[in-house]
Amino acid sequence: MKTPAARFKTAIYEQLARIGKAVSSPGRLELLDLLSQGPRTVEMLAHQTGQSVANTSHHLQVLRRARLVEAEKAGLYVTYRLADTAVSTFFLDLRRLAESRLAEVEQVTRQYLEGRGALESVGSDELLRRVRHGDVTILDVRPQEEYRAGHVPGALSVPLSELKKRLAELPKDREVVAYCRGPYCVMAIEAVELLRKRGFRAYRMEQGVTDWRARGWRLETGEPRKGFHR
Amino acid sequence: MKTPAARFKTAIYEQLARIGKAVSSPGRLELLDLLSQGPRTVEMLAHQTGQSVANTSHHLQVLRRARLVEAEKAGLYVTYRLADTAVSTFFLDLRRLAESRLAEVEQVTRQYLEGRGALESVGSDELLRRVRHGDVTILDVRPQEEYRAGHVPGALSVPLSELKKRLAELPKDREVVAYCRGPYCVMAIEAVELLRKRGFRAYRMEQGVTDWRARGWRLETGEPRKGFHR
DNA sequence: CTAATGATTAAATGTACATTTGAATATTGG
DNA sequence: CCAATATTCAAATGTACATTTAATCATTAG
Repeated sequence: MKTPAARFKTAIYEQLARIGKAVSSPGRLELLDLLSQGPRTVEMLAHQTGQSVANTSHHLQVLRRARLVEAEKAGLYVTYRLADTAVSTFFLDLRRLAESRLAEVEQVTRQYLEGRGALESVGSDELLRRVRHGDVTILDVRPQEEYRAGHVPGALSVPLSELKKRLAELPKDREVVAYCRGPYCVMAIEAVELLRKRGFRAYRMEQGVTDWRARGWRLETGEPRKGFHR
Repeated sequence: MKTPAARFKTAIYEQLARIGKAVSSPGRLELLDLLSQGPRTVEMLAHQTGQSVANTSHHLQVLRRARLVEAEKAGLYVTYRLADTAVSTFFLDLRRLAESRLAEVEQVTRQYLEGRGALESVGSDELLRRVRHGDVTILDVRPQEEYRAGHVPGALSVPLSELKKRLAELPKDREVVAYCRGPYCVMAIEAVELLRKRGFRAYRMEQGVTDWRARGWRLETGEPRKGFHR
């Protein structure tokens, strides 16, 4: 490469590749996915992804160099967050492209669901309609902090770990819809499994709050309410 | 990683990373950008990117394994094309994210433009309005085959290489707007430079046909018209 | 069949990357 | 100041990747 035009061209594609490189590692994509739910410390991210702290820290800095995340130190902890909602949108774009182009995504998902005997049944659009109209009990089974950072309006916060103890809180006569972080988050799957065993008519909503927001729908923030839904 | 849930999780992020890896190399991004303009043979791609044929072929197969492009053999030539318009859209998403997050993109561009004394002047929205209303002479300075595959309605096909010879075809009393493959394609910049030297009131439109299409605007296809614009 | 051409493959090279380990740094509480 | 804790850094490891060269395969024209 010699001419200024050629040098310009390479420089631009190198910049674009910075974004590409940032999302070229499974580990980093998982970090981005988690950070889409809200800010996290290094320790939390390491724990939730099952990676070592050092490795997590390293990946986070790759993401930071690509300006996809930002870090802020408060006391002993460094909290990472997405640099912009555009990053979350881009992650969704990437996920959607993978879903549409790579048959393996659907295949892997189906295999996992079949392995648990928990095949989906209700169509997504109809389910979303009922969730939006409040016709069902909505369960947010993510950790409470994520619920606080943003949840589907009307949803109850019942982290998966507490679900068993708190089954009594749920009305038996209404349908229950559980959701968590998105289509590939297994917490809602496990919740539905448990609920069905206990006789509930339970369904999983694939969409997480980022999908919800991407559709332009309103989210609620703040503390969990006590007691029953509505 | 042990539990089926954990294996599922890794499998999914590995799939997403296939897309990420595909767009993590400057060379491959350039190939995708070119393929957004239309199908190409390996030889053409190698020539236009300045990469060796073997290397180009290799990159194309990486893209093919990620299902972003498809290949078809016709006689001696293998023609590659984007597998889906969603790929082109995703490339634009990536480009936009890089533009919004990486200050270097604007910086590198400004540097290049300043180095040529060809700083932009007209606001993009106003320019687009005039182009859409046909108030100006529109010049598509890409190779003719790309014009044929799709161009801005009303545009004349005047490849950069022929511009000098064909200056006489252009009315001197109208403003001229030149465009090529997108904001980082230098052909329109060079065209405007030449036109201004010859006394034309010439401007560059940053958008290429993919940007145009992404806005939902109509494109024309087919053979170049003879003679003057409208 | 042979020569020519386009594309892919294989082997080889150097570089970049992910990950682990252990040390180093920074902050807070005693 | 010291100890405890969270994070980062540095070094070291193996693996994956980009690129080149040369050989190979496939197709067409003569």
